[in-house]
Amino acid sequence: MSVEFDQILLVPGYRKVATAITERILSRELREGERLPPETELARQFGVNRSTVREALRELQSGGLLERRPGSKLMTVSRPQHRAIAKDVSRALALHDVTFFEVWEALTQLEPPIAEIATRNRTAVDLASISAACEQFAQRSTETEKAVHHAAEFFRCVGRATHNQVLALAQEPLLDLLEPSLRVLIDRIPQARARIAGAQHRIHEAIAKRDVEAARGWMVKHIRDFRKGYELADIALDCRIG
Amino acid sequence: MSVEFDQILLVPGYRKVATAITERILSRELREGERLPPETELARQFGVNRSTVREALRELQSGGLLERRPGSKLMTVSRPQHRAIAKDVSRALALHDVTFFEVWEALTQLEPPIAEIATRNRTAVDLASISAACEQFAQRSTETEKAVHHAAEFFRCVGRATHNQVLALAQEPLLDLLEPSLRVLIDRIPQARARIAGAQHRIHEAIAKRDVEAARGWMVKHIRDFRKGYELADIALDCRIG
DNA sequence: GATGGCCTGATTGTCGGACAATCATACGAT
DNA sequence: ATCGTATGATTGTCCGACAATCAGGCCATC
Repeated sequence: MSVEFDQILLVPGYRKVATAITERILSRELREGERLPPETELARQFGVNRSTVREALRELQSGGLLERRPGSKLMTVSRPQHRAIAKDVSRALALHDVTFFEVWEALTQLEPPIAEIATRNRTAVDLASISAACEQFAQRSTETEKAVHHAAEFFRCVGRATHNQVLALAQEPLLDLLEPSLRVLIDRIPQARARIAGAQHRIHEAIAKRDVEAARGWMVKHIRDFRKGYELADIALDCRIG
Repeated sequence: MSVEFDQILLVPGYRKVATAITERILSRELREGERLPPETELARQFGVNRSTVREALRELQSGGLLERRPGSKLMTVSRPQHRAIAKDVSRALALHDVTFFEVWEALTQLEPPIAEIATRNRTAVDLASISAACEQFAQRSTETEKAVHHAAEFFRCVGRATHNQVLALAQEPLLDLLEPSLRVLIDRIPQARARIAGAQHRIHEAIAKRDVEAARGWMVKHIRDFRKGYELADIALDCRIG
Protein backbone atom coordinates (compact mmCIF):
# COMPACT_ATOMS: atom_id res chain seq x y z
CA MET A 1 0.00 0.00 0.00
CA SER A 2 2.85 2.40 -0.67
CA VAL A 3 1.37 3.92 -3.80
CA GLU A 4 -1.79 6.00 -3.55
CA PHE A 5 -3.69 7.68 -6.32
CA ASP A 6 -5.84 10.77 -6.06
CA GLN A 7 -9.45 10.30 -6.85
CA ILE A 8 -9.99 11.04 -10.50
CA LEU A 9 -12.86 13.41 -11.03
CA LEU A 10 -14.45 14.05 -14.34
CA VAL A 11 -16.34 17.29 -14.46
CA PRO A 12 -19.31 17.37 -16.81
CA GLY A 13 -19.42 20.08 -19.46
CA TYR A 14 -22.33 22.03 -18.05
CA ARG A 15 -20.42 22.39 -14.81
CA LYS A 16 -17.29 23.63 -16.56
CA VAL A 17 -19.31 26.19 -18.48
CA ALA A 18 -21.01 27.31 -15.28
CA THR A 19 -17.76 27.79 -13.38
CA ALA A 20 -16.20 29.58 -16.34
CA ILE A 21 -19.00 32.15 -16.43
CA THR A 22 -19.07 32.38 -12.62
CA GLU A 23 -15.37 33.25 -12.54
CA ARG A 24 -15.89 36.00 -15.07
CA ILE A 25 -18.59 37.48 -12.88
CA LEU A 26 -16.65 37.20 -9.62
CA SER A 27 -13.60 38.79 -11.21
CA ARG A 28 -15.86 41.64 -12.33
CA GLU A 29 -15.01 41.16 -15.97
CA LEU A 30 -18.76 40.80 -16.36
CA ARG A 31 -20.38 43.56 -14.40
CA GLU A 32 -23.86 43.86 -12.99
CA GLY A 33 -26.53 44.69 -15.54
CA GLU A 34 -24.33 43.61 -18.44
CA ARG A 35 -26.06 41.39 -20.95
CA LEU A 36 -24.88 37.88 -21.53
CA PRO A 37 -24.43 36.72 -25.15
CA PRO A 38 -27.28 34.57 -26.50
CA GLU A 39 -27.19 30.83 -25.92
CA THR A 40 -26.18 29.97 -29.47
CA GLU A 41 -23.25 32.36 -29.27
CA LEU A 42 -22.15 30.96 -25.89
CA ALA A 43 -22.38 27.46 -27.32
CA ARG A 44 -20.17 28.50 -30.19
CA GLN A 45 -17.59 30.15 -27.92
CA PHE A 46 -17.38 27.26 -25.48
CA GLY A 47 -17.51 24.74 -28.30
CA VAL A 48 -20.41 22.82 -26.76
CA ASN A 49 -24.05 22.27 -27.60
CA ARG A 50 -26.75 24.74 -26.72
CA SER A 51 -28.38 22.20 -24.38
CA THR A 52 -25.18 22.07 -22.36
CA VAL A 53 -25.07 25.85 -22.15
CA ARG A 54 -28.67 25.94 -21.03
CA GLU A 55 -28.02 23.54 -18.16
CA ALA A 56 -25.16 25.76 -17.03
CA LEU A 57 -27.36 28.84 -17.24
CA ARG A 58 -30.01 27.25 -15.01
CA GLU A 59 -27.33 26.71 -12.43
CA LEU A 60 -26.19 30.32 -12.45
CA GLN A 61 -29.76 31.53 -12.56
CA SER A 62 -30.74 29.66 -9.41
CA GLY A 63 -27.60 30.98 -7.74
CA GLY A 64 -28.80 34.50 -8.46
CA LEU A 65 -25.81 35.42 -10.60
CA LEU A 66 -27.97 35.73 -13.70
CA GLU A 67 -31.48 37.01 -14.09
CA ARG A 68 -33.82 38.02 -16.80
CA ARG A 69 -35.41 41.42 -16.57
CA PRO A 70 -39.17 40.86 -16.75
CA GLY A 71 -40.37 40.81 -20.34
CA SER A 72 -36.93 40.38 -21.77
CA LYS A 73 -35.16 37.41 -23.28
CA LEU A 74 -31.51 38.16 -22.80
CA MET A 75 -29.87 37.18 -19.53
CA THR A 76 -28.21 39.93 -17.56
CA VAL A 77 -25.57 39.59 -14.88
CA SER A 78 -26.95 40.33 -11.44
CA ARG A 79 -25.76 40.34 -7.87
CA PRO A 80 -27.69 37.88 -5.71
CA GLN A 81 -30.35 39.74 -3.80
CA HIS A 82 -30.26 39.50 -0.01
CA ARG A 83 -33.81 38.26 0.27
CA ALA A 84 -33.19 35.42 -2.18
CA ILE A 85 -30.00 34.33 -0.43
CA ALA A 86 -31.74 34.47 2.93
CA LYS A 87 -34.47 32.20 1.58
CA ASP A 88 -31.89 29.56 0.73
CA VAL A 89 -30.32 29.82 4.17
CA SER A 90 -33.60 29.53 6.04
CA ARG A 91 -34.66 26.63 3.83
CA ALA A 92 -31.41 24.85 4.64
CA LEU A 93 -31.83 25.46 8.36
CA ALA A 94 -35.43 24.23 8.25
CA LEU A 95 -34.32 21.03 6.55
CA HIS A 96 -31.73 20.56 9.27
CA ASP A 97 -34.50 20.49 11.86
CA VAL A 98 -33.57 23.73 13.52
CA THR A 99 -35.66 24.42 16.63
CA PHE A 100 -37.60 27.44 17.80
CA PHE A 101 -35.13 27.75 20.64
CA GLU A 102 -32.12 27.99 18.34
CA VAL A 103 -33.75 30.75 16.33
CA TRP A 104 -34.76 32.61 19.44
CA GLU A 105 -31.31 32.30 20.98
CA ALA A 106 -29.74 33.68 17.81
CA LEU A 107 -32.19 36.59 17.78
CA THR A 108 -31.32 37.25 21.41
CA GLN A 109 -27.66 37.65 20.50
CA LEU A 110 -28.06 39.43 17.18
CA GLU A 111 -30.88 41.93 17.52
CA PRO A 112 -29.72 44.03 20.51
CA PRO A 113 -26.37 44.86 18.85
CA ILE A 114 -28.22 45.61 15.63
CA ALA A 115 -30.49 48.03 17.47
CA GLU A 116 -27.48 49.64 19.05
CA ILE A 117 -25.56 50.12 15.82
CA ALA A 118 -28.67 51.26 13.99
CA THR A 119 -29.17 53.93 16.62
CA ARG A 120 -25.69 55.26 15.97
CA ASN A 121 -25.71 55.04 12.18
CA ARG A 122 -29.30 55.68 11.15
CA THR A 123 -30.04 58.50 8.78
CA ALA A 124 -33.22 60.54 8.58
CA VAL A 125 -34.39 58.29 5.76
CA ASP A 126 -33.80 55.17 7.86
CA LEU A 127 -35.77 56.67 10.70
CA ALA A 128 -38.65 57.46 8.39
CA SER A 129 -38.83 53.89 7.12
CA ILE A 130 -38.72 52.52 10.67
CA SER A 131 -41.48 54.91 11.59
CA ALA A 132 -43.52 53.81 8.60
CA ALA A 133 -43.03 50.16 9.54
CA CYS A 134 -44.32 50.87 13.06
CA GLU A 135 -47.43 52.51 11.72
CA GLN A 136 -48.06 49.75 9.23
CA PHE A 137 -47.96 47.20 12.01
CA ALA A 138 -50.17 49.25 14.29
CA GLN A 139 -52.80 49.72 11.58
CA ARG A 140 -52.72 46.35 9.85
CA SER A 141 -52.17 44.06 12.82
CA THR A 142 -55.78 42.90 12.79
CA GLU A 143 -55.09 40.52 9.92
CA THR A 144 -52.73 37.83 11.13
CA GLU A 145 -50.93 37.53 7.81
CA LYS A 146 -50.25 41.24 7.53
CA ALA A 147 -49.24 41.48 11.17
CA VAL A 148 -46.60 38.79 10.81
CA HIS A 149 -45.23 40.40 7.71
CA HIS A 150 -44.99 43.87 9.18
CA ALA A 151 -43.46 42.61 12.42
CA ALA A 152 -40.62 41.16 10.35
CA GLU A 153 -40.47 44.28 8.21
CA PHE A 154 -39.79 46.37 11.30
CA PHE A 155 -36.68 44.30 12.03
CA ARG A 156 -35.58 44.66 8.43
CA CYS A 157 -35.81 48.43 8.60
CA VAL A 158 -33.74 48.50 11.77
CA GLY A 159 -31.24 46.13 10.15
CA ARG A 160 -30.86 48.36 7.13
CA ALA A 161 -30.30 51.33 9.41
CA THR A 162 -27.07 49.76 10.68
CA HIS A 163 -25.61 50.38 7.24
CA ASN A 164 -23.83 47.06 7.69
CA GLN A 165 -24.78 44.60 4.97
CA VAL A 166 -23.35 41.66 6.86
CA LEU A 167 -25.53 42.26 9.90
CA ALA A 168 -28.58 43.02 7.79
CA LEU A 169 -28.17 39.81 5.82
CA ALA A 170 -27.40 37.74 8.90
CA GLN A 171 -30.76 38.52 10.45
CA GLU A 172 -32.80 37.83 7.33
CA PRO A 173 -32.95 34.02 7.67
CA LEU A 174 -33.94 34.42 11.31
CA LEU A 175 -36.92 36.52 10.29
CA ASP A 176 -37.95 33.91 7.74
CA LEU A 177 -37.80 31.21 10.38
CA LEU A 178 -39.57 33.37 12.93
CA GLU A 179 -42.57 33.85 10.68
CA PRO A 180 -44.41 30.54 11.01
CA SER A 181 -44.16 30.47 14.79
CA LEU A 182 -45.05 34.13 15.00
CA ARG A 183 -48.18 33.37 13.02
CA VAL A 184 -49.28 30.81 15.58
CA LEU A 185 -48.34 33.09 18.45
CA ILE A 186 -50.27 36.09 17.20
CA ASP A 187 -53.29 33.93 16.52
CA ARG A 188 -53.36 32.33 19.94
CA ILE A 189 -52.39 35.35 22.06
CA PRO A 190 -54.52 38.35 21.05
CA GLN A 191 -52.70 40.77 23.33
CA ALA A 192 -49.41 39.97 21.59
CA ARG A 193 -50.27 42.52 18.91
CA ALA A 194 -50.38 45.36 21.42
CA ARG A 195 -47.18 44.25 23.13
CA ILE A 196 -45.29 44.10 19.84
CA ALA A 197 -46.64 47.49 18.78
CA GLY A 198 -45.56 48.94 22.13
CA ALA A 199 -42.05 47.54 21.85
CA GLN A 200 -41.71 48.80 18.30
CA HIS A 201 -42.80 52.24 19.43
CA ARG A 202 -40.27 52.36 22.26
CA ILE A 203 -37.43 51.11 20.06
CA HIS A 204 -38.33 53.61 17.38
CA GLU A 205 -38.35 56.40 19.91
CA ALA A 206 -34.95 55.43 21.27
CA ILE A 207 -33.46 55.25 17.78
CA ALA A 208 -34.94 58.67 16.99
CA LYS A 209 -33.34 60.16 20.12
CA ARG A 210 -30.02 58.42 19.45
CA ASP A 211 -30.38 56.79 22.85
CA VAL A 212 -28.18 53.74 22.32
CA GLU A 213 -28.76 52.18 25.72
CA ALA A 214 -32.53 52.50 25.51
CA ALA A 215 -32.63 51.06 22.01
CA ARG A 216 -30.65 48.01 23.08
CA GLY A 217 -32.65 47.64 26.27
CA TRP A 218 -36.04 47.72 24.60
CA MET A 219 -34.87 45.37 21.91
CA VAL A 220 -33.76 42.90 24.58
CA LYS A 221 -37.22 43.12 26.12
CA HIS A 222 -38.84 42.80 22.71
CA ILE A 223 -37.01 39.55 21.96
CA ARG A 224 -37.56 38.22 25.45
CA ASP A 225 -41.25 38.85 24.94
CA PHE A 226 -41.30 36.48 21.99
CA ARG A 227 -40.14 33.68 24.23
CA LYS A 228 -42.74 34.52 26.85
CA GLY A 229 -45.30 34.47 24.09
CA TYR A 230 -44.19 31.03 23.00
CA GLU A 231 -44.62 29.70 26.49
CA LEU A 232 -48.02 31.35 26.89
CA ALA A 233 -49.11 29.98 23.52
CA ASP A 234 -47.93 26.55 24.58
CA ILE A 235 -45.41 26.16 21.76
CA ALA A 236 -42.65 23.71 22.60
CA LEU A 237 -39.32 25.49 22.29
CA ASP A 238 -37.42 22.41 21.22
CA CYS A 239 -39.88 21.66 18.42
CA ARG A 240 -38.51 21.83 14.92
CA ILE A 241 -39.65 24.52 12.50
CA GLY A 242 -41.44 23.82 9.22
CA MET B 1 -56.45 55.01 -15.19
CA SER B 2 -59.11 53.33 -13.10
CA VAL B 3 -58.51 49.81 -14.40
CA GLU B 4 -55.27 48.04 -13.55
CA PHE B 5 -54.17 44.58 -14.53
CA ASP B 6 -51.86 42.29 -12.67
CA GLN B 7 -48.66 41.43 -14.45
CA ILE B 8 -49.17 38.19 -16.29
CA LEU B 9 -46.35 35.76 -15.62
CA LEU B 10 -45.71 32.66 -17.61
CA VAL B 11 -43.59 30.15 -15.81
CA PRO B 12 -41.37 27.98 -18.01
CA GLY B 13 -41.65 24.23 -17.69
CA TYR B 14 -38.25 23.60 -16.16
CA ARG B 15 -39.17 25.99 -13.37
CA LYS B 16 -42.47 24.25 -12.71
CA VAL B 17 -40.73 20.90 -12.54
CA ALA B 18 -38.10 22.32 -10.19
CA THR B 19 -40.65 23.78 -7.78
CA ALA B 20 -42.69 20.60 -7.89
CA ILE B 21 -39.74 18.48 -6.79
CA THR B 22 -38.64 21.13 -4.28
CA GLU B 23 -42.03 21.06 -2.61
CA ARG B 24 -41.85 17.30 -2.27
CA ILE B 25 -38.51 17.62 -0.53
CA LEU B 26 -39.54 20.46 1.79
CA SER B 27 -42.68 18.61 2.78
CA ARG B 28 -40.47 15.62 3.62
CA GLU B 29 -42.30 13.34 1.23
CA LEU B 30 -38.86 12.83 -0.28
CA ARG B 31 -36.44 12.24 2.54
CA GLU B 32 -32.71 12.71 2.70
CA GLY B 33 -30.75 9.96 1.01
CA GLU B 34 -33.73 8.80 -0.99
CA ARG B 35 -33.02 8.18 -4.65
CA LEU B 36 -34.75 10.22 -7.30
CA PRO B 37 -36.27 8.36 -10.27
CA PRO B 38 -34.17 8.46 -13.46
CA GLU B 39 -34.58 11.37 -15.83
CA THR B 40 -36.59 9.45 -18.40
CA GLU B 41 -39.04 8.35 -15.74
CA LEU B 42 -39.38 11.90 -14.39
CA ALA B 43 -39.96 13.15 -17.92
CA ARG B 44 -42.71 10.58 -18.34
CA GLN B 45 -44.38 11.47 -15.04
CA PHE B 46 -44.28 15.23 -15.59
CA GLY B 47 -45.20 14.82 -19.25
CA VAL B 48 -42.27 16.88 -20.49
CA ASN B 49 -39.10 16.24 -22.40
CA ARG B 50 -35.98 14.92 -20.74
CA SER B 51 -34.11 18.13 -21.55
CA THR B 52 -36.67 20.07 -19.56
CA VAL B 53 -36.25 17.72 -16.61
CA ARG B 54 -32.49 18.06 -16.79
CA GLU B 55 -32.64 21.85 -16.61
CA ALA B 56 -34.81 21.55 -13.53
CA LEU B 57 -32.37 19.09 -11.95
CA ARG B 58 -29.45 21.49 -12.46
CA GLU B 59 -31.41 24.08 -10.54
CA LEU B 60 -32.05 21.80 -7.57
CA GLN B 61 -28.50 20.49 -7.72
CA SER B 62 -26.98 23.95 -7.41
CA GLY B 63 -29.35 24.68 -4.54
CA GLY B 64 -27.95 21.67 -2.71
CA LEU B 65 -31.28 19.84 -2.58
CA LEU B 66 -29.99 17.08 -4.85
CA GLU B 67 -26.58 15.53 -5.09
CA ARG B 68 -24.95 12.57 -6.68
CA ARG B 69 -22.91 10.32 -4.45
CA PRO B 70 -19.45 10.06 -6.02
CA GLY B 71 -19.31 7.28 -8.56
CA SER B 72 -23.04 6.94 -8.82
CA LYS B 73 -25.49 7.99 -11.47
CA LEU B 74 -28.77 8.30 -9.65
CA MET B 75 -29.56 11.56 -7.90
CA THR B 76 -30.25 11.41 -4.19
CA VAL B 77 -32.11 13.93 -2.08
CA SER B 78 -29.78 15.83 0.24
CA ARG B 79 -29.97 18.60 2.78
CA PRO B 80 -27.87 21.61 1.79
CA GLN B 81 -24.59 21.49 3.65
CA HIS B 82 -23.73 24.47 5.82
CA ARG B 83 -20.39 25.09 4.17
CA ALA B 84 -21.96 25.20 0.71
CA ILE B 85 -24.67 27.60 1.82
CA ALA B 86 -22.11 29.79 3.53
CA LYS B 87 -20.12 29.96 0.31
CA ASP B 88 -23.14 31.37 -1.51
CA VAL B 89 -23.70 33.94 1.20
CA SER B 90 -20.11 35.13 1.29
CA ARG B 91 -20.03 35.26 -2.50
CA ALA B 92 -23.14 37.42 -2.50
CA LEU B 93 -21.70 39.74 0.13
CA ALA B 94 -18.43 40.04 -1.78
CA LEU B 95 -20.33 41.00 -4.93
CA HIS B 96 -22.15 43.65 -2.93
CA ASP B 97 -18.83 45.29 -2.13
CA VAL B 98 -18.90 44.52 1.56
CA THR B 99 -15.99 46.14 3.40
CA PHE B 100 -13.47 44.81 5.88
CA PHE B 101 -15.04 47.01 8.49
CA GLU B 102 -18.49 45.52 8.04
CA VAL B 103 -17.13 42.01 8.44
CA TRP B 104 -15.12 42.99 11.47
CA GLU B 105 -18.07 44.75 13.06
CA ALA B 106 -20.23 41.69 12.57
CA LEU B 107 -17.56 39.46 14.10
CA THR B 108 -17.37 41.84 17.04
CA GLN B 109 -21.06 41.34 17.72
CA LEU B 110 -21.33 37.67 16.92
CA GLU B 111 -18.24 35.94 18.27
CA PRO B 112 -18.33 36.93 21.95
CA PRO B 113 -21.85 35.55 22.44
CA ILE B 114 -20.83 32.43 20.56
CA ALA B 115 -17.87 31.95 22.88
CA GLU B 116 -20.16 32.45 25.85
CA ILE B 117 -22.78 29.96 24.72
CA ALA B 118 -20.13 27.47 23.65
CA THR B 119 -18.65 27.63 27.13
CA ARG B 120 -21.98 26.70 28.61
CA ASN B 121 -22.98 24.00 26.13
CA ARG B 122 -19.73 22.38 25.05
CA THR B 123 -19.29 18.68 25.53
CA ALA B 124 -16.05 16.81 26.08
CA VAL B 125 -15.93 16.05 22.39
CA ASP B 126 -16.33 19.71 21.48
CA LEU B 127 -13.52 20.63 23.84
CA ALA B 128 -11.26 18.04 22.26
CA SER B 129 -11.87 19.41 18.77
CA ILE B 130 -11.20 22.97 19.94
CA SER B 131 -8.04 21.75 21.58
CA ALA B 132 -6.99 20.00 18.39
CA ALA B 133 -7.66 23.16 16.36
CA CYS B 134 -5.43 25.16 18.72
CA GLU B 135 -2.59 22.69 18.32
CA GLN B 136 -2.98 22.58 14.56
CA PHE B 137 -2.64 26.33 14.38
CA ALA B 138 0.31 26.41 16.74
CA GLN B 139 2.16 23.78 14.75
CA ARG B 140 1.23 24.69 11.19
CA SER B 141 1.21 28.45 11.42
CA THR B 142 4.50 28.77 9.59
CA GLU B 143 2.80 28.27 6.25
CA THR B 144 0.53 31.22 5.60
CA GLU B 145 -2.09 29.16 3.83
CA LYS B 146 -2.38 26.59 6.59
CA ALA B 147 -2.34 29.27 9.27
CA VAL B 148 -5.28 31.09 7.73
CA HIS B 149 -7.22 27.87 7.38
CA HIS B 150 -6.64 26.75 10.94
CA ALA B 151 -7.41 30.16 12.38
CA ALA B 152 -10.85 29.92 10.77
CA GLU B 153 -11.17 26.30 11.83
CA PHE B 154 -10.78 27.34 15.47
CA PHE B 155 -13.80 29.60 15.18
CA ARG B 156 -15.75 26.81 13.52
CA CYS B 157 -15.03 24.44 16.39
CA VAL B 158 -16.20 27.00 18.91
CA GLY B 159 -19.28 27.64 16.80
CA ARG B 160 -20.17 23.97 16.71
CA ALA B 161 -19.76 23.79 20.48
CA THR B 162 -22.70 26.17 20.91
CA HIS B 163 -24.93 23.37 19.64
CA ASN B 164 -26.91 26.07 17.90
CA GLN B 165 -27.01 25.54 14.14
CA VAL B 166 -28.25 29.03 13.48
CA LEU B 167 -25.30 30.66 15.22
CA ALA B 168 -22.83 28.22 13.71
CA LEU B 169 -24.13 28.89 10.22
CA ALA B 170 -24.31 32.64 10.76
CA GLN B 171 -20.60 32.88 11.42
CA GLU B 172 -19.52 30.76 8.46
CA PRO B 173 -19.77 33.48 5.80
CA LEU B 174 -17.84 35.82 8.05
CA LEU B 175 -14.98 33.35 8.21
CA ASP B 176 -14.98 33.02 4.45
CA LEU B 177 -14.77 36.77 4.09
CA LEU B 178 -12.13 37.05 6.79
CA GLU B 179 -9.78 34.69 4.99
CA PRO B 180 -8.35 36.90 2.25
CA SER B 181 -7.60 39.78 4.57
CA LEU B 182 -6.24 37.44 7.20
CA ARG B 183 -3.86 36.09 4.60
CA VAL B 184 -2.46 39.54 3.98
CA LEU B 185 -2.33 40.31 7.67
CA ILE B 186 -0.43 37.17 8.64
CA ASP B 187 2.01 37.72 5.83
CA ARG B 188 2.77 41.30 6.71
CA ILE B 189 2.76 41.03 10.51
CA PRO B 190 4.90 38.06 11.60
CA GLN B 191 4.05 38.41 15.28
CA ALA B 192 0.33 38.02 14.47
CA ARG B 193 0.76 34.25 14.51
CA ALA B 194 1.86 34.26 18.13
CA ARG B 195 -0.88 36.65 19.18
CA ILE B 196 -3.54 34.53 17.56
CA ALA B 197 -2.13 31.36 19.09
CA GLY B 198 -2.11 33.04 22.50
CA ALA B 199 -5.72 34.18 22.19
CA GLN B 200 -6.83 30.73 21.05
CA HIS B 201 -5.07 29.21 24.04
CA ARG B 202 -6.74 31.55 26.52
CA ILE B 203 -10.18 31.06 24.98
CA HIS B 204 -9.73 27.31 24.96
CA GLU B 205 -8.69 27.38 28.61
CA ALA B 206 -11.72 29.43 29.58
CA ILE B 207 -14.07 27.12 27.71
CA ALA B 208 -12.45 24.12 29.41
CA LYS B 209 -12.99 25.66 32.84
CA ARG B 210 -16.56 26.73 31.97
CA ASP B 211 -15.52 30.27 32.75
CA VAL B 212 -18.13 32.13 30.72
CA GLU B 213 -16.88 35.63 31.48
CA ALA B 214 -13.29 34.81 30.61
CA ALA B 215 -14.28 33.12 27.37
CA ARG B 216 -16.26 36.16 26.27
CA GLY B 217 -13.56 38.55 27.42
CA TRP B 218 -10.75 36.82 25.58
CA MET B 219 -12.85 36.51 22.48
CA VAL B 220 -13.51 40.23 22.57
CA LYS B 221 -9.78 40.82 22.75
CA HIS B 222 -9.15 38.29 20.00
CA ILE B 223 -11.48 40.06 17.61
CA ARG B 224 -10.20 43.48 18.60
CA ASP B 225 -6.72 42.26 17.79
CA PHE B 226 -7.75 41.58 14.21
CA ARG B 227 -8.59 45.23 13.78
CA LYS B 228 -5.33 46.32 15.33
CA GLY B 229 -3.60 43.96 12.94
CA TYR B 230 -5.39 45.54 9.99
CA GLU B 231 -4.21 48.96 11.03
CA LEU B 232 -0.65 47.77 11.61
CA ALA B 233 -0.68 46.00 8.25
CA ASP B 234 -1.93 49.18 6.63
CA ILE B 235 -5.12 47.63 5.29
CA ALA B 236 -7.83 50.20 4.70
CA LEU B 237 -10.88 49.22 6.71
CA ASP B 238 -13.34 50.67 4.23
CA CYS B 239 -11.83 48.76 1.33
CA ARG B 240 -14.01 46.20 -0.31
CA ILE B 241 -13.24 42.49 -0.09
CA GLY B 242 -12.45 40.29 -3.08
C1' DG C 1 -45.29 64.38 -34.05
C1' DA C 2 -47.39 60.58 -31.75
C1' DT C 3 -49.76 56.29 -32.27
C1' DG C 4 -50.61 52.00 -33.91
C1' DG C 5 -50.13 48.07 -37.47
C1' DC C 6 -47.05 45.05 -39.83
C1' DC C 7 -42.89 42.66 -41.20
C1' DT C 8 -38.44 40.52 -40.32
C1' DG C 9 -34.75 38.58 -37.74
C1' DA C 10 -33.09 37.05 -33.27
C1' DT C 11 -33.76 34.44 -29.17
C1' DT C 12 -35.74 31.35 -26.00
C1' DG C 13 -38.53 27.21 -24.51
C1' DT C 14 -39.50 22.81 -25.71
C1' DC C 15 -39.44 18.80 -28.27
C1' DG C 16 -37.80 14.23 -30.50
C1' DG C 17 -34.24 11.32 -31.47
C1' DA C 18 -29.53 9.75 -31.27
C1' DC C 19 -25.05 7.75 -29.40
C1' DA C 20 -20.85 6.99 -26.42
C1' DA C 21 -19.47 6.40 -21.76
C1' DT C 22 -20.40 4.83 -17.46
C1' DC C 23 -22.89 2.24 -13.81
C1' DA C 24 -25.38 -1.92 -11.88
C1' DT C 25 -26.04 -6.54 -12.05
C1' DA C 26 -25.95 -11.17 -13.12
C1' DC C 27 -23.50 -14.95 -15.10
C1' DG C 28 -19.77 -17.76 -15.96
C1' DA C 29 -14.59 -19.03 -15.95
C1' DT C 30 -10.52 -19.67 -13.38
C1' DA D 1 -13.62 -16.64 -3.72
C1' DT D 2 -11.82 -13.63 -7.33
C1' DC D 3 -11.80 -12.19 -11.68
C1' DG D 4 -13.55 -11.36 -16.63
C1' DT D 5 -17.62 -10.67 -19.49
C1' DA D 6 -22.23 -9.79 -21.21
C1' DT D 7 -26.39 -7.09 -20.72
C1' DG D 8 -29.45 -3.46 -19.64
C1' DA D 9 -30.12 1.08 -17.44
C1' DT D 10 -28.74 5.80 -16.97
C1' DT D 11 -26.38 9.95 -17.79
C1' DG D 12 -23.81 13.45 -20.63
C1' DT D 13 -23.76 15.37 -24.87
C1' DC D 14 -25.01 16.21 -29.38
C1' DC D 15 -28.06 17.44 -33.57
C1' DG D 16 -31.94 19.33 -35.68
C1' DA D 17 -36.42 21.27 -35.39
C1' DC D 18 -40.40 24.45 -34.45
C1' DA D 19 -43.67 27.68 -32.00
C1' DA D 20 -43.79 31.68 -29.19
C1' DT D 21 -41.96 35.77 -27.97
C1' DC D 22 -38.93 39.91 -28.26
C1' DA D 23 -36.44 43.86 -30.65
C1' DG D 24 -36.35 46.98 -34.10
C1' DG D 25 -37.43 49.10 -38.43
C1' DC D 26 -40.86 50.72 -41.73
C1' DC D 27 -45.08 52.68 -42.87
C1' DA D 28 -49.87 54.42 -42.65
C1' DT D 29 -53.05 56.97 -39.99
C1' DC D 30 -54.66 60.53 -37.10
